[in-house]
Amino acid sequence: MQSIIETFRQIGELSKKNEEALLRAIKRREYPPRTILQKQDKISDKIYFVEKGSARTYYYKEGKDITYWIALENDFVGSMSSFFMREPSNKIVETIESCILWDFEYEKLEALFSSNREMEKTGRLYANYAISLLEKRFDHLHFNSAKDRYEILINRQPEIIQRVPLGMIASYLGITQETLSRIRTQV
Amino acid sequence: MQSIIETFRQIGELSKKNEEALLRAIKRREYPPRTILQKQDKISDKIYFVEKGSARTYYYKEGKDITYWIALENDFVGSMSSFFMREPSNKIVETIESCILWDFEYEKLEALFSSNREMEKTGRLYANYAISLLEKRFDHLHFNSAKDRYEILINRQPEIIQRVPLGMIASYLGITQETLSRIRTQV
DNA sequence: TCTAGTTTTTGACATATATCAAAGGAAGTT
DNA sequence: AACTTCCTTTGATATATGTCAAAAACTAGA
Repeated sequence: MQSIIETFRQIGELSKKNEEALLRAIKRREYPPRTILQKQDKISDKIYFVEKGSARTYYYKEGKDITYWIALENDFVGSMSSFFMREPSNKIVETIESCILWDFEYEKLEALFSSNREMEKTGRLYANYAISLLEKRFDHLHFNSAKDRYEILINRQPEIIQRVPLGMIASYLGITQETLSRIRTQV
Repeated sequence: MQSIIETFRQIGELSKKNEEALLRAIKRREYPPRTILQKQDKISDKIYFVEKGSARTYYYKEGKDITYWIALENDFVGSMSSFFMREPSNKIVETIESCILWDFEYEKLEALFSSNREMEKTGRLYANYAISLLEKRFDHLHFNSAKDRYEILINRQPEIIQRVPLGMIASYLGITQETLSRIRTQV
């Protein structure tokens, strides 16, 4: 079974027929590490589901590279605001490790949603689920210390430390690399 | 024209018939200031659209009142994670000023989405829009100074300062009331 | 195995923001 | 007008985290 289908099954129900239509609409591809998937200031035409590997979205603020999102297996990555709102992306998307990704093209995805009531509903439910994830992430950042945020992260995704450079994790958590390094040794 | 219909029109298109069905599904009610709309640890059965007044969601962390969301006119407020994911709410919802709100009940809203393809789509588009708002809010908190966050806020919603107590605004911005007070005098 | 490049750690110091405590101001009620 | 209560400001000090610079530890090619 494709892991992407498993993931969708957890959110909404799809008939066999719709699962097949979904798989026909998306493409499974391999990407080397550090491949740019989305440039800044362009409207995003694709979002990606990570089957294997890791990827991130990031931007530059005062010359510094700030990671907004890190996706490991079975998570989506992409410039979501740009993709859904059809506005230029303020973020860059790139692979971190070597990846197997499922590419979702905007036009194909919208066509799929439009073709079919059940797909449309799954899309809505998935968006609601994403809202709840973002709300939780915001809560973590909102009034927790750097150390607490780090501990929340390693409890959920302990392997992230081995797989993703420290600087990316630090800015993802909203702190500098030096601070994260210090926190890490004292834990 | 109802402001709520105007707002929906900006996101998705609704037929006259669907606009009427929507208005039949929701209730317009007045609430006094500081009315609790949602208790903590209960699954949320309603979200609210603010026609007039202001409302917020908040929670307690180490005894301190932390505001997560502040809604003025033409915005939604509610415990969204709880409402959509059907899990106990970690937040409390209350009016700040005296309000006119449109109540959206979970069962009625789902029934409306299910009854009708166009409504379902509007629901999906609205959720996508909410994702993009949350992403922007996260970006503001992520690597901006307290002062920058304050300035971003007053540029967008200058009237919030007159209408909402400083302590609520401070925790909404992720800072203490004392710090916000100092920032405010030096601007 | 050596070298060059990248990533992580460490050190000294600077700064933003928090904390605790108290004083001032508003606003509403009797 | 005086009294409460709530909200905001101010002051003194503490603390977490950032900044800049350099050293150390990895990594991967040649």
